[in-house]
Amino acid sequence: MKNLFDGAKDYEKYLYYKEYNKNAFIFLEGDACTNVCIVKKGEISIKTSNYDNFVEINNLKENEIFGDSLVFNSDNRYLGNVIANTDVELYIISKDNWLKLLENKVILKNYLEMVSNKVVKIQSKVKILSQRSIREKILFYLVSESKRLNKKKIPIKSKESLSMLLNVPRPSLSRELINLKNEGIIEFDRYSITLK
Amino acid sequence: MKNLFDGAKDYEKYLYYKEYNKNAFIFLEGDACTNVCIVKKGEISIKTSNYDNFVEINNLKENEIFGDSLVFNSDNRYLGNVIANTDVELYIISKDNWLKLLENKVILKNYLEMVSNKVVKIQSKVKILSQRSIREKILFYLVSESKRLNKKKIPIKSKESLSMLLNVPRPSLSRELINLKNEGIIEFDRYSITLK
DNA sequence: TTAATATCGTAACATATGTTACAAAGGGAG
DNA sequence: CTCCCTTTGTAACATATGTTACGATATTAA
Repeated sequence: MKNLFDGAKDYEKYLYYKEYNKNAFIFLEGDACTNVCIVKKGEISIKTSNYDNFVEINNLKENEIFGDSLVFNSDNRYLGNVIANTDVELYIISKDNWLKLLENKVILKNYLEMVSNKVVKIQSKVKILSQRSIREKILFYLVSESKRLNKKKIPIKSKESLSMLLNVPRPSLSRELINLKNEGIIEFDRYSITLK
Repeated sequence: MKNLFDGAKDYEKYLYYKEYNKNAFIFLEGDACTNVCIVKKGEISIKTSNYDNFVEINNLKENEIFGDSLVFNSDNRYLGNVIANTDVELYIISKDNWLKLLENKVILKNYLEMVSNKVVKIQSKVKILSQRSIREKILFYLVSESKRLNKKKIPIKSKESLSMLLNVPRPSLSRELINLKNEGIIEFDRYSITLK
């Protein structure tokens, strides 16, 4: 993953450093966003709550940025809870410092590339969610990942995490995976699904 | 809607102008994106096709930009067909010219604001699509629009267009709207839905 | 005005999906 | 190895949603 500061120097003075424990709520849905953050270590999710269940809007790994698309928005409230999936280290950058950083040509170029990737990533998510049936969601995800990774065997963290990603109940996912296996379209085990 | 060129000058030489008729396919899903485009007049949709039906990934009105998040991506293929909803006029900007334009501080600032809005818009779409039931999708949409427009009466182009936006079949939407009306939660007519 | 077209409401029916609960299996810690 | 906890498979059942088709109503063009 691209790093905002690749090839840049003298940027440390603009960064404030902060740590969070696993499962911590870093920001709450509706909070005003006044800083840009970079995930230095660990992984976070942005999840919105519908009454009882949680839906993952986005998932950020090391070097990824969040808050950048809220901080200058007229409505700058977080669309979901920002939650630490692991122990997390963040760089926090104030609005003013963010503007100063972007005056640096190298950083700006890196940022434009990163924000492009972010948009494509979210739009891919829209495409997954737009698939009508569970079967289509699964197959769409598998084919996309297969293209991206350039192999037939797609690793998964767990069935549970996949069901969250596809936004379907786990037993429903399980049922459909078994149907697909019975029809000879896929193979799967605990840690991977293979397209045939 | 913000215009990329607000407050800027001497930018015309970087623009190439092109027209399309209503219903024209401007770009096809899978096409390599090599230019950045701005909708000068009219409205376009980006729709992906699942076998038989079409799903709208994004919808762009005057002054909105597309292609900007693909043009520098390693995978620069369009995620859907770019279709003219009306007669459309586009500004087309080559990769090189796009970089030159962004060297202009005013344009850069405008662009950062626009791309922020775009990300928030797509993320809101993710939120809508993540709603589990049709009822939740409808209510989520209405409440969001109500907040955004700051009124209870939300205009709609048609039931058909709303059903596409929420990604549900029109008759299913119709049925649920009537349920909500019978329960006294909403009122609606051909051109608007009112939250009560 | 009338005819043609698009939009919408409605109903009957089939089915995919959600829900819940429990047992089986796997993995890690001691 | 054994125990504990997490993940997964499985089944039965309820129900929300998709599908199709048709008539009613509104809109537009002639």
